[in-house]
Amino acid sequence: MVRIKDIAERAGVSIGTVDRVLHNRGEVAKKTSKLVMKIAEEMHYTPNLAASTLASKKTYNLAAILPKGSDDNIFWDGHVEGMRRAITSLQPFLVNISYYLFELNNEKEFIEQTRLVLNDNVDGVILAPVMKNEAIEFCTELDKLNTPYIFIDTYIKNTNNLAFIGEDAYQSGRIAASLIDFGLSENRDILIVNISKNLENTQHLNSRNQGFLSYFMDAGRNDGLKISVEIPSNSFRDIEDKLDPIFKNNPGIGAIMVSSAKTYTIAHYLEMKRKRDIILVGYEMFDKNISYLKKRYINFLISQKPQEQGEKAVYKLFYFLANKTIPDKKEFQPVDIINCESLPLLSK
Amino acid sequence: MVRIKDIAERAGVSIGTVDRVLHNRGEVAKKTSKLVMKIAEEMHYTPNLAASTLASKKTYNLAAILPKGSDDNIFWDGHVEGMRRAITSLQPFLVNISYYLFELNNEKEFIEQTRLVLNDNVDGVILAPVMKNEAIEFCTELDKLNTPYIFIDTYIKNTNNLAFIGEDAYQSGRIAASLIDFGLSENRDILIVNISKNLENTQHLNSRNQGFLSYFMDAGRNDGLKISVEIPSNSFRDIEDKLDPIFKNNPGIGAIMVSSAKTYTIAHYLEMKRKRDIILVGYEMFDKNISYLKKRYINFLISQKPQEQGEKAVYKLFYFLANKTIPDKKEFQPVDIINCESLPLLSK
DNA sequence: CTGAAAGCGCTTACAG
DNA sequence: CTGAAAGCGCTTACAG
Repeated sequence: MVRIKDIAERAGVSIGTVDRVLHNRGEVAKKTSKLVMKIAEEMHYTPNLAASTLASKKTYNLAAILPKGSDDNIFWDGHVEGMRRAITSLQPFLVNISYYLFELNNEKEFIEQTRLVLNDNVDGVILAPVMKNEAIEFCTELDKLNTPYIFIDTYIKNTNNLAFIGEDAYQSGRIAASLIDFGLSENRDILIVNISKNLENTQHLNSRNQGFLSYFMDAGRNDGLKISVEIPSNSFRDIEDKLDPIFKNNPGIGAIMVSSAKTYTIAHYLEMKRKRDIILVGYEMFDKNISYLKKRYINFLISQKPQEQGEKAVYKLFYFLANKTIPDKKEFQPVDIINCESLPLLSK
Repeated sequence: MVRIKDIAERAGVSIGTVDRVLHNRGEVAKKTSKLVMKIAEEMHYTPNLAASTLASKKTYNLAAILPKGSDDNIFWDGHVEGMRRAITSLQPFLVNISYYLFELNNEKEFIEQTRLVLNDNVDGVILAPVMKNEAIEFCTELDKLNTPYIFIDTYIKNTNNLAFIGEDAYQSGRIAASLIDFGLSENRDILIVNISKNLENTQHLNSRNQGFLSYFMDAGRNDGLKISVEIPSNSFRDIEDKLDPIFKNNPGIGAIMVSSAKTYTIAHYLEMKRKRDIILVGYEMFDKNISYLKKRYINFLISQKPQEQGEKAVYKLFYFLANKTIPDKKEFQPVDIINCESLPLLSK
C-alpha cells in the first residue's frame, strides 16, 4: 500500500505538503501541487481510512426528524432501526445520530423538533417532510445554515434537498393493479378504498390511486367497473357505513385495493361479512396486515422496506459529508410483493 | 470515549497489561485480570476499531470458489459483484478476496481451483459446492487446515461449514405454485417443466418441484392435473419434441412452471406457437428472462438476489474471523417476486 | 507476570 | 509557501 510518506519521498517534499495537496487545503505552490498530484495518481494512492479517522477525530452529528412509530403502523420504527444499523456498520467512523420524533399530524410538535435541531447545530439532517408547509419553512432555515438535508418517504419540490429516498407511489399503484388483474375474472368490478381524513393532502395515496387506474388504461385486461370510495376513519362503523351499500348495489365486485397500510381493517370487514372470495391487495407488511395475509383474506401486500430506506439515508448523508460525493437526487426504493407463501422467507 | 489508557490508570497497571487482558493473551495474574475486566465493563469500554486496525496491520485473505458467470445466466457474476461491494465497504479493514472460478459442470477445473486455494493458505473460504462429491473432499482438506468455510447457493449436510447462504428452494417452489393458483381458473391443468440433463443431481430444481406440488396438496384451490416433463437441453428442437405432444394431448393446460433460470426458452416456445393465454412462472431475473417478462409471455419471475448473497457471505466470514462471532448456521435469503410492473423499480 | 517504547498512517497546529 | 513534531488509540516486540 502506498502511503503519503512514499509520495513525499518521491516528490522530495514533506508529508505535510502532500497532505495539503491531497485535501486542497491551499498554501501550496502550483508547481509542487501539480507534481504531488501526478505522483499520487501514478502510485495509485488511496488514503488509509483507519489512519485518517484516528488522526482527525472528526465526528459527524446527524439529526433524523421522523414521525413516531405506532401500534397501528410500525413503519417509522423500521426507519430508526435501519439508521441504527447504518451507524453501527459505519464503525470505526465517528458518526452520531439523534432522533427528533413527532406525533404524525401534530404540526406543533414537528415545529418544536425542528427548532431543537436548528439549535443543536448538526452536520446534516434526514427529514420526513410529511407536513409540507412546515417542512418548507424548516428547509429554508437549513439552507441559511448551509446544512445539507435528505428527504425520506415524501418529496417536496423546489427545495435544496440533497437527495430523496422513498417509494415510487405511482408505480406501486400499478403493481397493485397488475396483481388484481392477474387474479380477477374479466367481467368483475374493482373497489378502490382510501382510508383517509383528507385524501387531497396525502400525496402518497393519491399517487397510488393514479398509478392503479393508469394500469387499466394502458395494460390491464380486466374491463369491469372501478369504484372509488373514501372512508374517513378506520373504525368498523365508518367502514360498514360506506361499504355495505356499495356491495349491495354492486354485486359484481370481485376485488378490493386499499391504498394504505390500513388494509387489515378492510380484511376484518370481509371476515365479518364472510366475503371470502374477494381478492384483497394492500400495502405494508406489519403484524396486523400479516395476520390477515396468513388467514388469506389479504392476497398480496406491497411493502416498502423502511429499514433499508433508513440505512440508505444515513449512508448517503455520511458519504456526502465525508467525501463530498453528491448522491443521486431522487432514488426510488424497490418494494416487495408479498403473499402468504413468501412470508416464511421474510420473517428471518 | 473510554480508552485502554483510562482503564489502565484506574486499575493502576500499564496499557500493555490491559491489552493482554482484553485479548486473553495470558501472562497476566488472575487478580489483575479480574480487576481489569471489571473496570472495563464498568466503564463500558469499546475498542476503537480505527486504532486497532491501524496498529495491528492484520490482513484477512479470503477465497471464493464459484462457477463462472455466463451469457445464459449472469447469476454468478452477481455474487462476485456483491462480494466486491462488501470488500469496499469493509474499508478501512484490510480484507482481500481472491476468486477461483470454474466452468459449471467441469469437475476437473473445480478440483484444480480447490488445489490452488489449499496452496494459497487463505484465512477463510466461500464455496459454492455445486459438485457434491468433489466439494466434500475439499471440505475435508479445509477441516484439516482448520480453515473456516461458508457455503453459498447449495447446502451439503454433514460438513463443518460455518454457515449457509442461499435460497429456500422448497419454499420458492411453493411461491411459484401460489402465484399460478391465484391467476388460473380452477379447472385448468398445470405443466411443470424441468430443463436439465440430470434432474436427480440438481438438488435445487428437485426442491422447487417438491415445494410446488406440496402447495397444491395443502393449500391450493386449483384442482386440475399437474403434468411434469423433463427436457434434456434448452434447444428449441428438444423443447418442441417434448412439449408439442403434451399440448396436443392436454388441451386443458393453462399454466406452466419452469423450475430454473432457463424460463425464457419456454417463453420463446410459447411465442413461436402463439400461445399467449398460458400463464408462465419461472426463476431468476436477468436480461433474457426480463425481455419475455416485458412482452408478457412470462407473468412472474421468482428471483434470488445474488449480489446480496455474495455480500452477506463476505460479511459473515469476515466478522467470524475478526470477532469470532459464530454466524447462524443456515440462513435462507428472501426471493423477489417480480412482474412486468415491478420491473421499473428494480432496474435502479 | 509487568511496563516502557516504538510504530501503524494520517491530521493538526506551529514555527519559520 | 514549507517542514518538523506531536498525537490519535491501539498492537507488538522487548527487557526485566
